[in-house]
Amino acid sequence: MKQKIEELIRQAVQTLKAQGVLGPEIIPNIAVERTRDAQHGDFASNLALALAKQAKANPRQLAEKIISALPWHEAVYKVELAGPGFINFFINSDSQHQIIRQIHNEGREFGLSKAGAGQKVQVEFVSANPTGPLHVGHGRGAAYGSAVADLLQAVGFEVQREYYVNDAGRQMDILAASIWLRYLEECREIVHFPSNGYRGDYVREIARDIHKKTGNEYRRPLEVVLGDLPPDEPQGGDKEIYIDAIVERTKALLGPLLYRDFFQVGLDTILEDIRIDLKEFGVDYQEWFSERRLMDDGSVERALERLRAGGHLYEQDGATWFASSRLGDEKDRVVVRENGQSTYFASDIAYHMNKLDRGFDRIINVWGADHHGYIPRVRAAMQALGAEESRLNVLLVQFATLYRGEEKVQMSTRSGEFVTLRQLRNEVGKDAARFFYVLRRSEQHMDFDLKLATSKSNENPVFYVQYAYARVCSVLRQLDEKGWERNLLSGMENLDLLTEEHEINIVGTLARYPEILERAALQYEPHQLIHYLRELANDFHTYYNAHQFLVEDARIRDARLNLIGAVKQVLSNGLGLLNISTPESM
RNA sequence: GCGCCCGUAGCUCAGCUGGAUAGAGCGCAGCCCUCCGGAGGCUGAGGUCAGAGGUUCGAAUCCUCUCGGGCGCGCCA
Repeated sequence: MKQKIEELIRQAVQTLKAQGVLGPEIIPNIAVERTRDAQHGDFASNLALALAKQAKANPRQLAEKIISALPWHEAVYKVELAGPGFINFFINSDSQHQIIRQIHNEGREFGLSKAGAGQKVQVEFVSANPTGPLHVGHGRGAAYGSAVADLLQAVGFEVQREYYVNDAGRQMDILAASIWLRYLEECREIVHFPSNGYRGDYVREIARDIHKKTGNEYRRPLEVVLGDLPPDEPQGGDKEIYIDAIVERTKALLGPLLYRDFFQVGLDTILEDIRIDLKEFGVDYQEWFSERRLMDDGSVERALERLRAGGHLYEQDGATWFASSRLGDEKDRVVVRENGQSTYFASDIAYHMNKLDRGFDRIINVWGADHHGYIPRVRAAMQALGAEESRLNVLLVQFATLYRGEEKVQMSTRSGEFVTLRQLRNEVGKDAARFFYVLRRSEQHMDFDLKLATSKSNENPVFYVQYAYARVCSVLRQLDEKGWERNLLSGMENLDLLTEEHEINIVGTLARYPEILERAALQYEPHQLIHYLRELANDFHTYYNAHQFLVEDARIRDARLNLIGAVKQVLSNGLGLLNISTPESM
């Protein structure tokens, strides 16, 4: 409908140009919007206001001319000039009602579009270090990232969801060492646990499992383990130096092969846990991409070679630097350290080169807000690799500050003090958790009150929408109990009996769904869909309270049932897209 | 100090990329069918859109500055 009106206006502009009222140089930006107020009709255009200056004309007079040049269309029964120069369009109810037929015919397909057809897009999200279970802080990225991916798919993109596994590097070594020390405790050794080690209970559990399976195979004499080490922080030393020494000691005493085993068990256990967690949260990845693989198969070297060939690398102070400041970064970055090891950033350059090689038209990275400083250097790398910068989209998700009632909850993976995503899901369920996370704009800082989220009550907005769905189902059940049969065809033929204000309102809301979906997808803003679903639910609840659907008059009854059937379909489509269930009774 | 995000009702947040009288939920004060599910609906109170300038027919929205909050500025990942 919107497109039709835009087309009408375009024709009017052509006519005016032909008549010389508008100069040929004028390029109109035709914007048609749905009105907020029914008094302003169904659609409105501000074209006259926007063109007034260019055309050097009074906006109201210009609007007048546009209106008179508009071709006739059967769906439009009235066009009005209003306010400072708005052109308001009134659509006849017959055309409006078409949407109910369309929803019924298209069913689950209703709202899907082909806006992104033929384009491959990759969405990388969560990608938390596998050094511990996912906590509620990761939940927002998981819910947001998967919603963005699902929306893009709904509007026709070919979508690949990916998790980048940081299975190399210092943090993983610290984890392995932490597990080993806990393992020694299982062997009844009294170990001084490093202040900077991973203290969570899950570390102990992994150690216990290893000990159960292998006995004392990895045990080493305690004097050798802890002898001759620099002091830890509580003893007046530096915790970073101490933990590095512990890692070195672990590697030395276990030897490369056993260390590798040990490391691998820790990684596999935690990664498996993350996989299950995300799966149960309704997140389905097509690819788990290993950082270590990039290092092992020479991708990192190849990436650096490519940068070197382009003249982007130089040596200084024994290290190799990427001249990113020439490409918009605030300073140059080290890619190979003085000790010969490549940095995390070097892996990331290789990773992005790999993404480019895989041929994605769009690369979307969903990152936590604390990574924003990292964006310019990745963009620089993309440029240096010869890629168009616009292919990369970094979506930052702001942190959720956790509260338990009034009290702020502190979280840290290292100290083991955190609320896991699993705990949250167990307490509120997947539906409420996902809904809650996606309710807000991703750039918006969010206060996440665990007490409120875990209160399984009417304060939880997801129930409101699900309840609307359940109510429709309930009405349809009641129909049987009253011994009536639904006549779909008759309902469609009698849609013109839907003349109540509430009914007209719902029809208008239903018609907006495809537009909302497309906008939410293209702008990466799933919260728009959530807000729409709440609005639709609200329209329905209001209608429900104001009118009886199961009335004696079969024609009205069938028409109303078709209307609420359409509501049911759209609620189901929208919630389904967000991976939120639609219970038929609650 | 520099950079990114944010500031809208008592609280948590929308506001369709510059449109017409700034909206929801929670909380508060009332009210609603012996009738399809009251996890619902309706009415009301509550706002200097942080503040000050600017851009224009028109600003919560764009620009500048100030104030306030969050985050980031490693040869960590």
